[in-house]
Amino acid sequence: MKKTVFVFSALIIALLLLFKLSRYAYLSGDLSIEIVIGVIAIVFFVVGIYINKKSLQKEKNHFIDHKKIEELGISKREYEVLVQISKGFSNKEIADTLFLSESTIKTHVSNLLVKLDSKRRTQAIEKAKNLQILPI
Amino acid sequence: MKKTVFVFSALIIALLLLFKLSRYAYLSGDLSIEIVIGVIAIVFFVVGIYINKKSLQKEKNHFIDHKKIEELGISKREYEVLVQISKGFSNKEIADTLFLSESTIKTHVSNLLVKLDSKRRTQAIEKAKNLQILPI
DNA sequence: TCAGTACTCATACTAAAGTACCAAAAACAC
DNA sequence: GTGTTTTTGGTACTTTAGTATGAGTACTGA
Repeated sequence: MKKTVFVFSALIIALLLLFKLSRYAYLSGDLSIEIVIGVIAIVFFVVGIYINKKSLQKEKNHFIDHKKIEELGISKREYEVLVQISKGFSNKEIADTLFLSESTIKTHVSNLLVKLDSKRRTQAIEKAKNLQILPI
Repeated sequence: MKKTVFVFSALIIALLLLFKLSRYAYLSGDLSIEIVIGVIAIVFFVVGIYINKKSLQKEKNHFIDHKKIEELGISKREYEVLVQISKGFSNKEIADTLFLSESTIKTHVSNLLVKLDSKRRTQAIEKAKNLQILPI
């Protein structure tokens, strides 16, 4: 969050500087009006694309709602299991990668199904993605 | 595709007009350099955001790769079943909504698993989303 | 019309997934 | 340090999921 504020502040300052600079450059007769307008247009065009890309990244994709996870009472281990499930692994495979027994995974999955109000792991995946607690 | 070309052509023409207009407005003394530059900056900023949003929509989201579906030899019915699976329904539930027997669904699912090179339905969902044959 | 493909369904089976209940370490908060 | 939650694991069971095989029907292109 601090980083975002910093980047935006720097951006605004840079744009204001550009603004002033272009005005000076034009008034002092170094540049024609076409070039000044062209440069301004290109710069703001690129800035628009950049800002939009950043905001979309946070909104749509990789943003995970940690509050929601807490609200639902999903523990760390349970969440780890949920992630593995969403990648299409079986209970046995998850047990092996997390160095646990299959029984443990079954317990975690069962708890997850209750907490996500689902009857099947596929349904749990769907719900989790809709609730933005899993990357879409 | 035709629509895209049209929109872009109109956009470019509008921007060129704006460009010329701003130059004329300034030279004729109606507007100050600050206002001209400001308007140009805002317009190009908005255009940048708009174009970026459009391109990202097509790239990342709701675009379904029908070619890929055909390549994999997935039939219409099979694809319908795949969609239902990805929504978290059981074979029985899918059978009921499509007015088929559970046996038929099992056959379709089995074929899907072969065609998507998967061992489980959850894995099939993952692969299908990566291949962009299911909405992400 | 005939071959090929897609679609449907059944049986019989194996393999996962999921439930219910219990219980003991381990981590954590107060 | 005591109570609470988390994590781990087990047994025994039911329910889904998935495989293998066969077979009839419907549609489609040559």
